[in-house]
Amino acid sequence: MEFNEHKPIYLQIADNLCDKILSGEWQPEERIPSVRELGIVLGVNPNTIMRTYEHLQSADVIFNKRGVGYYISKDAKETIIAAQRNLFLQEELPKILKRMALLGINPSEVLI
Amino acid sequence: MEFNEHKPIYLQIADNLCDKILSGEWQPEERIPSVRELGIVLGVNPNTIMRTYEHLQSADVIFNKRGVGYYISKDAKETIIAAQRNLFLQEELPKILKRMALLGINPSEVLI
Amino acid sequence: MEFNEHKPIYLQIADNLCDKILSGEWQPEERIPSVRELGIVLGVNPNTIMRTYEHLQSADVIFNKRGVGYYISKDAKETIIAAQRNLFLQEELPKILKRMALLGINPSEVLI
Amino acid sequence: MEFNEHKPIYLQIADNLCDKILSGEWQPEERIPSVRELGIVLGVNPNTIMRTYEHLQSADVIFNKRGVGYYISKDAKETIIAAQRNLFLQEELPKILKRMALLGINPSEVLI
DNA sequence: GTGGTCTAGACCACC
DNA sequence: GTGGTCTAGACCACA
Repeated sequence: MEFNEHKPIYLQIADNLCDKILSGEWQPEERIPSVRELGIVLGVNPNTIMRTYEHLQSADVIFNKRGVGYYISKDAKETIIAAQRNLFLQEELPKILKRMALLGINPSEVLI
Repeated sequence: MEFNEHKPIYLQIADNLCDKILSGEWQPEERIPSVRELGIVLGVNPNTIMRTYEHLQSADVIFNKRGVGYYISKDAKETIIAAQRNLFLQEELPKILKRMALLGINPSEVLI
Repeated sequence: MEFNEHKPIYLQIADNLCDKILSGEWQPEERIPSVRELGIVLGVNPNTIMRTYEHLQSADVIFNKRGVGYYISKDAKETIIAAQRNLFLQEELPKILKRMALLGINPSEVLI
Repeated sequence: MEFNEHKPIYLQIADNLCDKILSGEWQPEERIPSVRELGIVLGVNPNTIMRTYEHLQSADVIFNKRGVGYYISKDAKETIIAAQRNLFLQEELPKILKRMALLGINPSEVLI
């Protein structure tokens, strides 16, 4: 996995895991990889994965069974969508449309 | 000038100057304030302005007359717009579209 | 390390590091010293090293793993040589030849 | 005239004037332009030309008639060539050849 | 006056 | 620990 952007790696990973959940690749109640495992897979320090998991846990997307591992919450999909949909429609979309106007990009020809 | 938290000041200033150029407040071939002047105006260290100017120079938005000062490039506007368009179309738009798909937002319902 | 007077220290250091890479003392994919380490070794401020590293990174000679350090690019050697060859053939050689002509020095008498 | 390089402008101008002398465009004993004139022609501050003239005068390439202007010395050509020829052959050429070797450039195929 | 380089020291987010 | 940003203040060559 490549981490080029300015966004913190642990948040980029969080986004990535949310995508996996939304797309159905990872199912609710399913166990997710341990911090060590995922760290190796992504070529990243386990501490970084730990931060990702803490972040997702505090957002109720995953939960922890002590001594066992992390699991995807039953309502993970709904939680993620609810949180992001409003944020996107109300906060980000207006900025995006305004920006496209400034750059002379026609939304209809680009939103296929 | 007020500065957002998570973006470097010197880049925020660069964006600001680009806006001045795009809006026509600053014209091509025109001299821009010295690093010291602008530093005082914005309440910022001259070194920080220097970084802004280096950044804009390497992007061909401004150029330097030695011992005299910095000037706005003849094609500054075009350069800025081209750079921003590319950034948007190639980097940001794909992510936006992917995200909308995951959130179940139909592009057509977003067009005003 | 001793520094020549009229060339910026951060560029002299960059040249020096390139030499280390070309000579094989430093290998591709290898981690290079942190800005603080190298600063101490060379008796130079870490900020100055930082400038060197920024310069080399923008030339694709080194790259950064966030929070970890700087590494030598896989193709660093080729990149360095290509850059220097271009610089020499396009910038310096014409001037040299012109100067020899003016000084009445015959190219053939210079070949050993 | 363009002044892109790192070399001080006043020295670049000096080189340029020496070239004019060596090529015969400017003849010994001839009067050269006033600092104001040449400054305008080159788009440069008269102070900068003044530095050039002082530099050339201290090298005996030009001399000053007070209240009249600057003139090219009778032996200007010889002076320039003597100074530069040795400098070039003994100081610079060895470095150049060494550098070409490092870059894998064959002198004979390039010194036409 | 201008930019450019450098130092010393601070604070921050991230790994 | 790492890089990255920022400040304050200095010195320099150049115009």
